[in-house]
Amino acid sequence: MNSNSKLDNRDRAVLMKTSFMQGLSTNSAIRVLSAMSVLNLPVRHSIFREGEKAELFYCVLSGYVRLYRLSHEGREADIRICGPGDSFAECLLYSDNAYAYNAQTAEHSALAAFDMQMIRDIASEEKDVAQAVMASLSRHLLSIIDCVANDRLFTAPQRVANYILARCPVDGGPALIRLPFQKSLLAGMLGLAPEALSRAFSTLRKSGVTVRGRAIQVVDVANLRNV
Amino acid sequence: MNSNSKLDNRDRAVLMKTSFMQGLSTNSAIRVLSAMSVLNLPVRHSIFREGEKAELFYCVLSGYVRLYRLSHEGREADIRICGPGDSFAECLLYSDNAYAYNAQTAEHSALAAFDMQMIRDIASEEKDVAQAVMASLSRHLLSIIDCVANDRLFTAPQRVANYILARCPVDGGPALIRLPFQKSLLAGMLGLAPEALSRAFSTLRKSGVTVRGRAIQVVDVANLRNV
DNA sequence: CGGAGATTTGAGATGAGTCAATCGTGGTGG
DNA sequence: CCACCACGATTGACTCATCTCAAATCTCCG
Repeated sequence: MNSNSKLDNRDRAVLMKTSFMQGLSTNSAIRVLSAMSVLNLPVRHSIFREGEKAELFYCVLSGYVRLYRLSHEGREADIRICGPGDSFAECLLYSDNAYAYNAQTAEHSALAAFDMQMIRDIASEEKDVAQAVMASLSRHLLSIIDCVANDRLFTAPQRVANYILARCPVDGGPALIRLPFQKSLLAGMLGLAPEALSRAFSTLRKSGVTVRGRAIQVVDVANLRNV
Repeated sequence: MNSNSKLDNRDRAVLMKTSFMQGLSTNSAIRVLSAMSVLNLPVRHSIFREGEKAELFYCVLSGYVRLYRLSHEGREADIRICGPGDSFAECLLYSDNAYAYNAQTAEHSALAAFDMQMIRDIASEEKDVAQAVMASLSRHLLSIIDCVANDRLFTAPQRVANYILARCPVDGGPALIRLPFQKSLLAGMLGLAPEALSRAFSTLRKSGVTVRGRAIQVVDVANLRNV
C-alpha cells in the first residue's frame, strides 16, 4: 500500500509547478529532488499524527489530503485541505520538530515527501531554495488568515458563496463549476458539519445556485456576490 | 502624533529579543537595523489598511496592535493581537504587495518599521536573515493554526481556560495572572464578543477562576485543565 | 470626585451542531 | 443490463452556543 515509487512524468509536471518548486534554478531543483521520494497512498490513509517527530514535509501531486486536529473527546476539526500543488508541514522546517496536526489522505493520492534536514541544508546554501520556502510559508499564512477571517465574519451560506465565487471563471452572468472532491470535505474546509453545508446550499437556491452531485450551477455570478 | 524617533535602550532590548532579530550575526543585525525606523503611535491609531500597498512590516516594541478584517457591513473580526516582540505583515515579503488586513494600535505603542524591499535585499545576501524570516513565518503559521483549531474545536469557556492555562507558570495548585490588556481585546483574540467573554469567565467561576479587573486567580490549575 | 469608557447582566434571536431517519447515487456483482 | 448495496447527502426536530441590543454597574484616569 505504502509504496515508494519513481517520479512519473505527470507527477513531475505537477511538482515543478508547485509554489515551492517553481522558479528554482536547475541546480537547486536537482538538489531538492534528491531529498525527495514519492508515496502512493490509498484513501483515508494516515500520513502522520499530531505530536510525532517531524522528519518529512510533503507536496500533494494528485488526490487530496486533510489536515486536522482532534479534541480530547475525539471530535475532529479540519485545518486545511491540500490539493495538487499544495505543500504541508513545511512550517516545521524552522520551528518545533513535532507535527502540529494529523494528516490523512481524503482520496487515493500521490505525495512527494521531502527530508526536512536535507532541505534545511540545501536552503542554507541555495538562496533560491530559501526564497521558495519563504514564498510557500507566506502563501499559507495568507490563506489561513483568510480562513480565520471567513470563520469569524461570515455565516455558512456566505462562506459557501465565497467558495463558489472564488472558483467562478467569470465576473458576471451564468457559471458552471465542479467540486473537485466530496461535499463532506468541503464542509470540513469551511468549518461546517456536512448537514450545515447541505442547508447552506439549499439557502443559496434562492440566490440562483443549483447543486447536482458535484456540479454547481450559478444563474448569475454578479447576483451571488450580494449574499 | 506619528513621530519618528531614535531607538532607545529599552526598545533596542526588546527588538533584539524578537524572534525575528534574535540570533542574527552582528553584521546582519546592523544591516537590518539600517532598514528600520521607530514609530511612536497613540492609542487606536491606524497603522495600515487592508488593500494598501505594502512597503513596511513591523515589530511591536511596546503596547499592543490589533490586526483585523472588516465585513461589507462594517463588522470587525480580529485576526491576531500582537504584543511586544511580535512582528506582523512580514508574510508580504515574498507574496502579494497589498496588506491583507487592517492594523491599529490598541494602546499607545512603539513599533519598529522595516522597509520590505531593503529586508528582501539583505535576506538574499545574508543567510541568517533569510533564516530569521523563515523562523518568524513558521511561528506565525503555527500560532494561527492553533487559532483555527481552537475556534473550531472549543467553546468559549474552554478557549478562555486554554488562554489562562497557557499563561500559568505552574502545573498545579493555585495561580495568579494578570491580563496584559483590556478584556475586549482578549475577547477579539479568542473570536468572541466582549459579552461572551464575560459570560465565559462567569461560567469558569465554578471551576475555581476568579476575575477582578485584570487580575485572574485560579484555585487549582490542574483542576482547570479538566474543562 | 466625576465621568467616560469598559464590563457585566438580562432577554431574545439566530446560527450551527447533533441525532435520526430518509433519500440518491455510484459501484459491484449476478 | 439490471438489481442491490453501501455510503454520501439531505431533511427534520431539537438543543445549545453565541450574538445582539439594551440597561445597569463598575473602574480607572484625570
